[in-house]
Amino acid sequence: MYFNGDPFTSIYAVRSGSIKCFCIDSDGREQVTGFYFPGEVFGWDGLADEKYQKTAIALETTSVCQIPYEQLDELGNSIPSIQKYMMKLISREINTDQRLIALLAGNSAQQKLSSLLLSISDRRALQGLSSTRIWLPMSRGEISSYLGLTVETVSRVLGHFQRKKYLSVNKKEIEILDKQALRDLIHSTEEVE
Amino acid sequence: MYFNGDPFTSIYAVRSGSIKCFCIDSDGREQVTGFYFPGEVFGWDGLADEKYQKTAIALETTSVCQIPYEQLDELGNSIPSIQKYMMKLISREINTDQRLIALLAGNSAQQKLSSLLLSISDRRALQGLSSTRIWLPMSRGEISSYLGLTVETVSRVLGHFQRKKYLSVNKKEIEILDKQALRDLIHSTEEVE
DNA sequence: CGAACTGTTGAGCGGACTCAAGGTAGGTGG
DNA sequence: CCACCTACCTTGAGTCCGCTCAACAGTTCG
Repeated sequence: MYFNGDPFTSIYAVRSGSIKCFCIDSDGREQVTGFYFPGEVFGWDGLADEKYQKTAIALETTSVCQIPYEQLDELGNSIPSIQKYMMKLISREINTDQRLIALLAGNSAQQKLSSLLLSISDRRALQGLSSTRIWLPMSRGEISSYLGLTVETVSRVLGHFQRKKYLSVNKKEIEILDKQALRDLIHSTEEVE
Repeated sequence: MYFNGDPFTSIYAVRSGSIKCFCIDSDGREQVTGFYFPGEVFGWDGLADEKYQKTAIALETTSVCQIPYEQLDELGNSIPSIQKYMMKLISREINTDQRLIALLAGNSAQQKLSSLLLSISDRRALQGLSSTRIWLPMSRGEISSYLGLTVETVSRVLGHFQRKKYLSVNKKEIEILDKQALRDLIHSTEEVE
C-alpha cells in the first residue's frame, strides 16, 4: 500500500480485507502499530511530515479506497463539514492508539490477548459478521508484535484459553465460547483461578 | 484543565509549566497517556466524540493558552492553511503516540526510562533550556504509569543509571552525564555490561 | 511532634522470555 | 506422488527481569 518514507499523498479506507501498519525499530525488529478492518481509515501518519512514518501492507486479499488528500483538502475548503469529519476521524485514531497504550502498559499477556480478540470481535460485528466466529488475518508473530509479547506466549495463552473453554482455536479460525470470561479477565486484577 | 467526560470546547497550548493527561482504568488505576511541555498542544482526544476522553491536569505552576475549537473552526473556514496546520498537529500527536506504543511493546525498563529522559531532554532543549540539566515535573508514580512499570522499578533504574554514571539524580533534578550511553541502551538488544 | 505521602531499598516470587525441539502446512522440483 | 524445504506454529525446560510485599527514610504540613 505504502512504505515508510513515501511521500504522503492519500489516506485509505479499507473496503474489504485487512491491513497492518508497522515500522522497523532501530534494531531491525518489526513493530506492528495497528490493524485496520473494513470501514476503518488509515494513513494519517503521513500528514505531519508529508511522508509516511510507517509501512502499510495487506494481510489478505484486500481492497481499499484511496482518497487523495489533495482532493479531500479542496473539498474541505468548500464543504466545511468534510473538514470537521476528517478531524474527527483523526481524533478517533488518537483515541484508539491511547487505548492501546493503556493496554500495553501494565496488563498481563492474557489481558492483552483477551482485549485484542474482543476488539476484533466487535469490529467484525460492525460489518455484520459473526461476533463469535472470527478469522484472524494476521500471524501469531504479528499479534505478538502488536501486543508486546513473544510468539510463544501468544501461542501458550491461546492454548490456555482453549483449555479453559473460553475459545475454540483452529489455526487462524477462532470461536469465542465465553465472551464474558474474557471480559472479566480484562476488568479484574484478580486471577480467575 | 479538563476532565474525562467534559464537553469538548477547546484545545490547549502549553505556554509554561507542564501537563499530564491520563485516564482511569476499569480497575481504578490511573493510566498516564502523555506529558505535554511548552509549545505542545493537547486536548484532541475530545474531538471525536465531542467530549474529552481523558483528564488533563497541571504538574506544576502552568499557564496554557486555551483555544476554543469553535473559533478555530471558523477561522479555518476562511483561512484554509489554518485547517491544514491543525491537521498536522493532530497527525503529530498520532506519531507521538505510536512511538510510545513501540516503546511500551518490547523494551526493557532501562530502555523505557532512557527513552523518556532523552525525549524530555530534547523537548526542553527546544525551549532553549539545558538539554543535560533537566527537571522532572512528574512524580515517580506518574513516570511508572506512563512507562508501564512500577514505582520501585523506576526508582531502581534511576539508581542504576546513577551508579553507572549515566545520570546524576537528585530527587526530581536530573543531570545527564552520558547521553550517548543512554542512546546506546535504546538501540541495542545487547546488555551493555 | 506525628500523620500522610513520596521515594528508596531489600528479599523473594512468578510470569514472560529465551533457547531448543518437534509438528504442521504449503510450495517446489524430481 | 513423494521428498524436501521453508515458514509458521506449538510445546517444553530453565532463566531472568520486573513485580509484590515489606520496611524504612525524607518531606510537607497540620
